[in-house]
Amino acid sequence: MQRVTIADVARHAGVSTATVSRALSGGRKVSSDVAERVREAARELGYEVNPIARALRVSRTDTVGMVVPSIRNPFFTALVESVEHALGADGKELLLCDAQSDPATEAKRLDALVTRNVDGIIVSPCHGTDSTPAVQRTAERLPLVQLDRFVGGTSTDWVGVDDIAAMRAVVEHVRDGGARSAAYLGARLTNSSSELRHAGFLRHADEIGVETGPQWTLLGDYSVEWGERAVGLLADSGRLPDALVCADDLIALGAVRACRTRGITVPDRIQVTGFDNIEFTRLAEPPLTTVDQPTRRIADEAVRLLGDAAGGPAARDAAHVALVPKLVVRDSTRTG
Amino acid sequence: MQRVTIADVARHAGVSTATVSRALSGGRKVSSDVAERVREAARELGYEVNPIARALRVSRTDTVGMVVPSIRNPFFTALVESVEHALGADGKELLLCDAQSDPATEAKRLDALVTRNVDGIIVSPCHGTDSTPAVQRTAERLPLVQLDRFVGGTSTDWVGVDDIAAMRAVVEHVRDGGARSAAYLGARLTNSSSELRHAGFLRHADEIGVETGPQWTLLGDYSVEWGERAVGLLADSGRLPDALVCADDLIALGAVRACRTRGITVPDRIQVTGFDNIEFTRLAEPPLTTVDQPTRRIADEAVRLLGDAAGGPAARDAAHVALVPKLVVRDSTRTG
DNA sequence: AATTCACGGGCAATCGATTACACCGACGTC
DNA sequence: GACGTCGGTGTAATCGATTGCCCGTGAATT
Repeated sequence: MQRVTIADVARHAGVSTATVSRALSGGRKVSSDVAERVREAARELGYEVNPIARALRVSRTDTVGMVVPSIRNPFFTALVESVEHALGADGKELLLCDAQSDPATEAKRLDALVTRNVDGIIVSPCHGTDSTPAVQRTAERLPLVQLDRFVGGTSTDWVGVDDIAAMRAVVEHVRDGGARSAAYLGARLTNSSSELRHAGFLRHADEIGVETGPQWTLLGDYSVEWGERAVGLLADSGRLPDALVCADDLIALGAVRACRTRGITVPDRIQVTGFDNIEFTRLAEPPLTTVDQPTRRIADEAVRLLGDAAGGPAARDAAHVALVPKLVVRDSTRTG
Repeated sequence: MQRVTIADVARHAGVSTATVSRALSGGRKVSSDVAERVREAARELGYEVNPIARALRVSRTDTVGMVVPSIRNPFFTALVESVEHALGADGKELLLCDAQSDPATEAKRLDALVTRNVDGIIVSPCHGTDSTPAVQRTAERLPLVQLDRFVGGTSTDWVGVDDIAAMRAVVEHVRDGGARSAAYLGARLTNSSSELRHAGFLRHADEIGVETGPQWTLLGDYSVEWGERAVGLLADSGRLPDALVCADDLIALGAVRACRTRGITVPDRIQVTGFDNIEFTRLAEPPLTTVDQPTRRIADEAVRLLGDAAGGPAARDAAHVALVPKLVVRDSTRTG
């Protein structure tokens, strides 16, 4: 039951612990016969380094912390899965925290991760301004990359998609489908992606002459319920636009559902689009046109950036990597 | 930038490190004025214990490892969220691993967690027999509780729901809705819940006189695609049963979707049930009748068991906690 | 008054690995 | 033949906290 330590291996191989360490972790050269003898001894005894002891000595834990607003949201789930996958390839572990969409909880979790000496932190901050202090002070102590969303007032690495470009693709697509007007169902502008998607929508709709309006801009939160409710508000308020551009898939799923129950046909009477391409968009009635987020690439990029930053803190300028997302056309919009 | 150590605090407060440790962690008594001085010094310097150093000394990490077959599956996502929540209350962190539904990966992750000295492991094994060796040897070294599923040939703590009882409720419910026959759309019997749900279905259908049959028992995997495909097979094979009892919600979602596209009305022509009560069952057309898994309570119970086991390993008999799940009736079945 | 005893506190070992430094023999150079 | 040099190895310090053991003090007990 007692763990095998490096001293046991040393004794068994008839060398010092220093040699064992060097033979196994390869710090400096060791003659090949001794190295072989050590490896042999280690194998026989079933030795494995104790990561705790190593971490204490070298202050590196091979562990990355990740904080997401809510793992319940399938988009973040996909992100977590991708990050876990990317880390696994590097032999690193993932310490996962859920911020419960609350900046205070988020701050606590970030501090806990710093205290735990993780090698780096991947965070999708839940709030654009309230999350700033915690993210800021965390980034001063550790390599940190923000994912998808980012907070104002700091400059750390960031990886996400180009929300503005994505929204242009969406608006042009529904215009091509014949929409002359569009409503925006979004989330309150408390974080960067909410803001950018909203801004991108308005800007491009304006540019290509799709009618919008304040009464057609409804901001709530990222949830199915809000999507349903927003359609209710819209329907009760008089004139209906030709398209509903939603800030994420949950809202869009709610919107589509509300349309069905009210007898508003999708996409014939009204086109609907989502954002994120979560798995269940395929299952909606009708399947949702949406914007695919390349979570795999986002995660890979984030892990790569963390690795780079491991060298020196803030040794280089912050990198902002904006991937270009793809529009996924399904049946909730008209084509041709 | 340098971290504050216990020695700094000791110097600042004019006492020894031993006293600081005792004053803060309260191992032994310290006079109240000294304690106050130490706390004051710690506060001023912004001292926080180094969990790595402590872990090395006391071999306890305040970290729990969790391994799930696939975090992509919303049921496991919910479980992870609940566990994270329950641990947070205890000031413990969660080391999350995804086994990618592969026993070999699962084994690797379990070993990694053991090596990392987590205090305990929560695992939902992906395979009923292939996962046994890894779970077995892990349980010999650490407190371990299995969640939802369990492997054969070991006896560790387990928390889940009573699948058999759940299936009785399901079968009786569709019978009450008028079904005289039912097909079972499940997953290959490679793990305990697959087996138990299948067995429960057959047993109770038989008992209450609902017709079943080998041609109406289709086993694939837990996925939407399989649900769709299975309905295709069923439809092509001649006679359709009055109900489709599915082993999980993903299958049921696929089934409902396939029924729609084939013009088989749900629930009028055929009733459909799911299992797990994942969030998207509400969104299906029609919303799915399913079995609710009390993930919160499952997680709480699991964390509690881990805590108990922390004392001595195998100091007591393995506990098997089977919670009784609730049937959630929606519109994919007939009532009355 | 002598002996215990409880209490509060310090010294130093300890957890298990890494690594700076010292050492030693062999080899090459002048 | 004396003197670097270099590759390989060992010794011991180190990371930061916890804790077994010991000591001195003052109160309680006999």
